[in-house]
Amino acid sequence: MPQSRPSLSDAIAAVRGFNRFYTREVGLLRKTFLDTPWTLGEMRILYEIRNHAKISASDIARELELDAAYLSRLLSRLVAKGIVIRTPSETDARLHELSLSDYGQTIVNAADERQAALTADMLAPLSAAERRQLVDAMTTIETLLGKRRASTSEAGKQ
Amino acid sequence: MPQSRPSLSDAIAAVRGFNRFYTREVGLLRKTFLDTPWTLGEMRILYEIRNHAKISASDIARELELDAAYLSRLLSRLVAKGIVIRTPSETDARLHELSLSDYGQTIVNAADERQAALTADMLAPLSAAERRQLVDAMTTIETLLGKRRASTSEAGKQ
DNA sequence: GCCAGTTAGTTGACTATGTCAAGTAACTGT
DNA sequence: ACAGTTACTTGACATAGTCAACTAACTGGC
Repeated sequence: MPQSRPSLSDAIAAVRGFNRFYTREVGLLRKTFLDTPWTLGEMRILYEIRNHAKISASDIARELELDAAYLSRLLSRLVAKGIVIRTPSETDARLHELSLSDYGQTIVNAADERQAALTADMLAPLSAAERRQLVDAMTTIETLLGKRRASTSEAGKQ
Repeated sequence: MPQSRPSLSDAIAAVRGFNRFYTREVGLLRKTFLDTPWTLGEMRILYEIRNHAKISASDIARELELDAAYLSRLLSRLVAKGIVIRTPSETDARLHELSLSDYGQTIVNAADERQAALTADMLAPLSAAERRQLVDAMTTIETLLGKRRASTSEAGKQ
């Protein structure tokens, strides 16, 4: 039996267990999130456009690590549906500046509220003390794993 | 600075932030995990077969929430590649009992080791105390969110 | 100004993932 | 025995994602 100090392999097993657990949790969120008529891919792009005014397709491709070809088609679809507006850049004729139409903003806002509501449901059975515990635990994980990230490459970013 | 008691909306924001963070983390793991020649879908099925002797396709479909049609094709592919063995059940002619070939077991074991190695890399920059903190935080989250699951309908599944 | 190299985006072709509906064969309860 | 269910397969389709080839436009060096 393991004593008081967890070994590295215990830690590995625990992390992998958590990965499985949380992947399933997020998967559930994702599924329910998708009882909007919009796909995850579309929403990610829409968020990106909302959060960065006048962003270009290549910016999005870099940011979300999407293939340019795939993104090009996704954007065409979003433009065709009247969700995204594509305006030629005045300073560089190769680029298009992307923005959300009013309709697009409505969609993103609704998705936002929906996601917040689902998260609220998830927190509902917890007491205030438990909620605080949960948030603390999440912060701890982000800090510890973020440390790894900082210590390798990737410091700058946004 | 935030006061002593986090509000519900603070908690919601924190959870959503963590979801984004962890989705990205898992995404990275997933990508690197995939520099094996096997897809995530294939591996999930292979793990399921390894962990449950004589499992049937419909068991897997239930467990992984996969569409029966999709699963049927995935399994055919795995059988064609000599990874999975499909033997007719002796007690029910509709079922096939699934198992891993030697080759299949080799693949799963290799993937296992690869995943453990990646997790070890992720833990490497942490001290023993930090590792313990991390594991505690993960346990806390699983417990608190698992509680939600138990308290809602979901006990008997469907 | 010219041209080589790069960047932004598009298009075609293809594979993988996933869903739905319809069908066949085999089992189960009454 | 037979209606209903279960296990699985097949066809048709939509979405997701990758790769290679291409056009148009910009950039730096000369």
